[in-house]
Amino acid sequence: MEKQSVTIYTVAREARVSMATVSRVVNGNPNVKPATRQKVLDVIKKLNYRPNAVARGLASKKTTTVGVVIPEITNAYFAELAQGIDDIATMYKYNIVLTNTDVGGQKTVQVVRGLLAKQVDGIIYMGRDVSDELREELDSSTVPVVVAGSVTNDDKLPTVRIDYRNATRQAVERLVNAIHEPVAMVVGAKNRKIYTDYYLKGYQEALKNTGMNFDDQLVFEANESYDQAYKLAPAILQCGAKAAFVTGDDMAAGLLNGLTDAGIKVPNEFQIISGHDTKETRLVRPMLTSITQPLYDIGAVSMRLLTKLMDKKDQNAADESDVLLEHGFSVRQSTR
Amino acid sequence: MEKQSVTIYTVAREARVSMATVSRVVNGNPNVKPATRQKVLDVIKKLNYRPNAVARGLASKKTTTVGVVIPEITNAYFAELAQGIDDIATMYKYNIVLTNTDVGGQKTVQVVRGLLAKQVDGIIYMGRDVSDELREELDSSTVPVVVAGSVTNDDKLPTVRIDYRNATRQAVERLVNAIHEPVAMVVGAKNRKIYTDYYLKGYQEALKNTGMNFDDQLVFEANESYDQAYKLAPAILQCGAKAAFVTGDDMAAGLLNGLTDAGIKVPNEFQIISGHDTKETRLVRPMLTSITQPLYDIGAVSMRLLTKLMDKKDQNAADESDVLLEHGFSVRQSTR
DNA sequence: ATGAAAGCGCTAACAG
DNA sequence: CTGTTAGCGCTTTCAT
Repeated sequence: MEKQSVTIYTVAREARVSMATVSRVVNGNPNVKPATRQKVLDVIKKLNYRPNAVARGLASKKTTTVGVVIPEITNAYFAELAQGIDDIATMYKYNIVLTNTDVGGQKTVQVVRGLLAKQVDGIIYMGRDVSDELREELDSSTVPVVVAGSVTNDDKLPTVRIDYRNATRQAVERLVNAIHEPVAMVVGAKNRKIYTDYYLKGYQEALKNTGMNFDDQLVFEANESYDQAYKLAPAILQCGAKAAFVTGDDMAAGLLNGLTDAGIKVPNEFQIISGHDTKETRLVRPMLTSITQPLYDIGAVSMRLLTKLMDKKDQNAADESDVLLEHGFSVRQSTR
Repeated sequence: MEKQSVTIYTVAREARVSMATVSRVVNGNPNVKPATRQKVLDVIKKLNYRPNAVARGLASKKTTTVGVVIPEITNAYFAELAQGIDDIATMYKYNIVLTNTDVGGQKTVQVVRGLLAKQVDGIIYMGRDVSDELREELDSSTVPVVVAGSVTNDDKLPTVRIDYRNATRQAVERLVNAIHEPVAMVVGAKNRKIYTDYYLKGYQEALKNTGMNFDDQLVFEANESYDQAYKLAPAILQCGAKAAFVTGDDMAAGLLNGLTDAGIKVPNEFQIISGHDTKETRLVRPMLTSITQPLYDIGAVSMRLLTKLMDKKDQNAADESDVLLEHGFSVRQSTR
């Protein structure tokens, strides 16, 4: 009956040593005579002993677990970032628990609260802007947080990303220079910091540099959704734009297909540059020209930064609080 | 300094009650006088007390956490299943921790071991076949496991899925009946139970029913990969097939694009039916005709089943050990 | 190099 | 309705 009831005490008794010694062996503490170590190891194997991570966490106040919060698991962008996070976490012996907050973001506070209750040692946040409630939650804990592949309205949070403003500017400039006609921009939502301080700024700079006028009517919101972007196609056409920079790939694919299905030829009649460089850019036809991002690296660097933050030693690691990775462009078929 | 050092004891003292009472309030135990409850609640708020899930888990031997193991987080199929799992888990107050095993699957044992060490109350497994090592791990624990959206070589594991054999048969029959020419099949790997007992059987049945001959040369492996399927296009053409049933959407998209880029017109010169019905089927052009699966429901039902298994009361819940959900077909543009 | 003992923060009988 | 008392399984000083 009593399955898995073999504890550190069982092992200790069987090996005729103290719990402390077993603990040392399990944790690789060098202060154990080789013979003793071997004896304990044998018993562990024989009894099939598995340390209980919960008990360990309670006693040591460390769980070697980091929480990763993702807004939508079905979005390839986050999935690709998660890959980098995962690898580095494994490398540093951290377990990761991925949690999904769902599009709306109301669940975000709950999710983070849950992570904190579980005593994670750190958090990688890929969510939307930080609500007051969430900030309060974060403030009342000492767990380090790093933002990966985004920026939030919370400047105190260390961040790993590309230079969104610059990338946006370059993308839009390319488009304007290619067609000398109005260029639209499609973003997830306008009420986020990443829009107001990065996408919008970059867009306006590009317009200014190329002698175009800014018109708010040319900026569309599609809630990161394929379907919404798809439906936006007529409106975007209507506004006179002959090209668009789209911040996310789901939306870019939606717009592309919406235009194509409406009989518009991309790139001849309309050009698109996408922003995320996930595999979706290569799935659709014509393939999407895109800003290239080192997605895997962004995840990896975030996690690495987090490990430093968790080893308080590197408290100055917090200085690297806004890491910018290089971006580029991959010209595919949605531009000429 | 001492942030977050407010424990149940702190609250108890401040509220002038015992720890037990605080515990009762926190856990919604009705045996507390309303006045007392309110007093405790006030202190909790004032002190911003957060129960420590680790301590709770140790004391109660339940973590209200279930582990979800995914082979590749970047695969939309799993992401969509995860959504259903997540919702039901939330509904039943379970936390879920998603873990990625990475394509190869060698990490699987590690991942499951980690989950078990964390004392999860249950596991939803979406992985590949169960290795001996993994089975041993599972056997030595009492944690219930349910397989979602797949089948494994472990018959003892309860499973929620569609009828793969039948769906495959129908898909292949459609194809054969439409063209009366050889129909290929593209699968992830041939050495898995889901292939030998389901896809292959269904394929062979369809062939038999339509009077075609089985030829192993017409079955291709693409390791669930877009790129591999893309590269397979010439070989598939070469073997004389004029249509293919592809078990996964990534592969189907790869094949489709591979063919298209090779100048083959889909569906006029070659037809494709895909098997997963993720959003990718609608991303590509022509859109992929596909078996439809209630992805969300598969996830949801799996999780529901797991909750029953975790409440030992429903021990007979294990009887529903192979739940089949209805599938269908969505005819899009890759077939005529 | 090893052991004894005191918790980690909470739940769960058991009393009352 | 409320408090007391044991632990849960492990880590961690502090001795030895």
